[in-house]
This record gives sequence, structure tokens and C-alpha cells, in this order.
Amino acid sequence: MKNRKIPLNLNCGLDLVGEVLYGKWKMRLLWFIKQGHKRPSELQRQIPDASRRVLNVQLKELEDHALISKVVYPVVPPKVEYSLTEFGESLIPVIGAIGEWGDRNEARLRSLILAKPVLDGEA
Amino acid sequence: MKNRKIPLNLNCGLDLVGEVLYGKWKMRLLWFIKQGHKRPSELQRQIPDASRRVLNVQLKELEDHALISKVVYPVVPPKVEYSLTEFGESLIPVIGAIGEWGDRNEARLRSLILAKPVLDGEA
DNA sequence: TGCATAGGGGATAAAATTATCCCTATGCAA
DNA sequence: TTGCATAGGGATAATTTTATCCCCTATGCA
Repeated sequence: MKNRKIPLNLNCGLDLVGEVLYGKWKMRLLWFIKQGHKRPSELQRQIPDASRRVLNVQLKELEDHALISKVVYPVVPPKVEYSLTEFGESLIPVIGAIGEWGDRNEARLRSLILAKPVLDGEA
Repeated sequence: MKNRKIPLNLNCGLDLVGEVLYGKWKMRLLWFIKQGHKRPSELQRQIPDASRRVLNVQLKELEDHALISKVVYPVVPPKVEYSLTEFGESLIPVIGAIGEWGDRNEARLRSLILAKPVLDGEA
């Protein structure tokens, strides 16, 4: 989400959403924030597969896109809390729908995804 | 979607959906197929920003993930038609919801996305 | 033979996204 | 004085994803 060399294409709603939601951890971040995990360290605990750095970067993008807002408390040790903006809230049902579809089809998706064409031999 | 070095994480529904829907043109492909644009050349016309090759690759992945099915007619010149599987159909409402949210918030999204932090100077 | 059609796909380059590493700062506890 | 917790960020490497290039199939027709 830096300066792109390939021009953005923002033709339809789908493209627009992509711009703000395309990011490996973004939907999960929004979701966990919605669940009340507001502090960076909490989010990090919820999503241990991502590094702290990466979460920061994606949180920053979500913030730039006005989906979340950030409050920095001037205390030591530092304390930061994120929360959904109204705009971000409006996206929750959509994310919910995506997640539900995934949950509903979990078994099937899992097997489809793991069913790589056999030729993975590598040890 | 090749052999990954970084392990997949398939913890929740959201991750699973990501695996099959994460791809720059995938949702649009599904959407256009749903609209009745079944042949590769038609899809290409609908999505001129993507090269033929790229669409083929993504179509192949959608097919591998059982969201679409492909029929090759043994005629010359070749004729191919894609259609949504039942599984793919079940995803349409979700994609619809995403697109609607995007459409509803088009103006806002557009300005947020284009409002890069000013320091893009480049000539 | 040459071209058009409709579709495929390998190899490789480029771009975008993620991950890793290391460093900053404060105040308190050992 | 070192260590820990909390949060942030630059630089750079690794990975993944997209794009570009070029060539191939087969038939029918000029």
C-alpha cells in the first residue's frame, strides 16, 4: 500500500473494498478489536502467527483508512488502545458473513486447500 | 498458491476463505461468471486490466478449489465455458455483501484510498 | 503458405506483501 | 546496572503474487 507502480483499479465496489481489506491480518484485526481486544499486545496474543511489526503496519493502514482509531495514553509503560470507528463497525457484518461462510464450510475448505496436486515431494 | 515456505495458518473461517478468495481477480471472476460471462474471452473483456494469462491462472485456482467448473468443448476453434459450482454459488451472497458495502461507501473509500500522506512527490 | 480464431501454458521479470532484525524510550523491580 | 514490560519504527531480506513475453494446438479459408 505504498506508491504503486501498477495503477490502482477502482472500478467497482469490490476493488474499493480490496484496497482497505486486502492484507493478511486485517480482517482478523478488525474482528478481534470488535471482540474487545484493544491493545496491541492483546492483539498480538490473539494472532501469534504475525509478528508485532506486521501487526503495527497493518493497524496503521486500517487507521489511515479510517476503519479504526487509535488512542495513545501518555503513560509509562506506554498504553495504546484501538477501537473501531463507525465506518469500521459498518464493515463488521460483512466480515462476519465471510467468516461464517468459512466456518460453515470448514471441513471442505480444509481438504480442498490441503489437496495440492500430489507433486509436492520435497524430502 | 504454490509450495509455501511460510506455513499456512488455517485457524478460523476467515483464514480458510482467504485461501480460496485471496487473489486480485478472483472475486470479480466469480461475480462475472455469475452474471453469465462464461467464456474466457468474455471474462477477459470484462476485466481488461488483467492479462489473459493471469486470468487463466486464477481461474485454475478457483477450479482447483471447486468454486467453478470448466467444460471444454472439443471443437475448433476451442470453446470453453466456466460455471459456478454449487459451492461457488454459495459464496455469491458473501461477495455480494462485500461489493455492496463497497458501493455504498464508494465516495468515501475513494477519497480515503487516494489520500496518500502527501509525500508522494515524484515529478 | 499465411492468417485468424479461441484457448493454453512455460519461463522469467517485476511488484507487492510479509517477515526478520535490531534499536529507541520510560519507570520499576531485582 | 541489568532486565522486563509496553509500544514504535527503520532497513532489509524473503516470500508470494502478478505481469509480461513468447510460443503452441488445431481448423478453415483466402
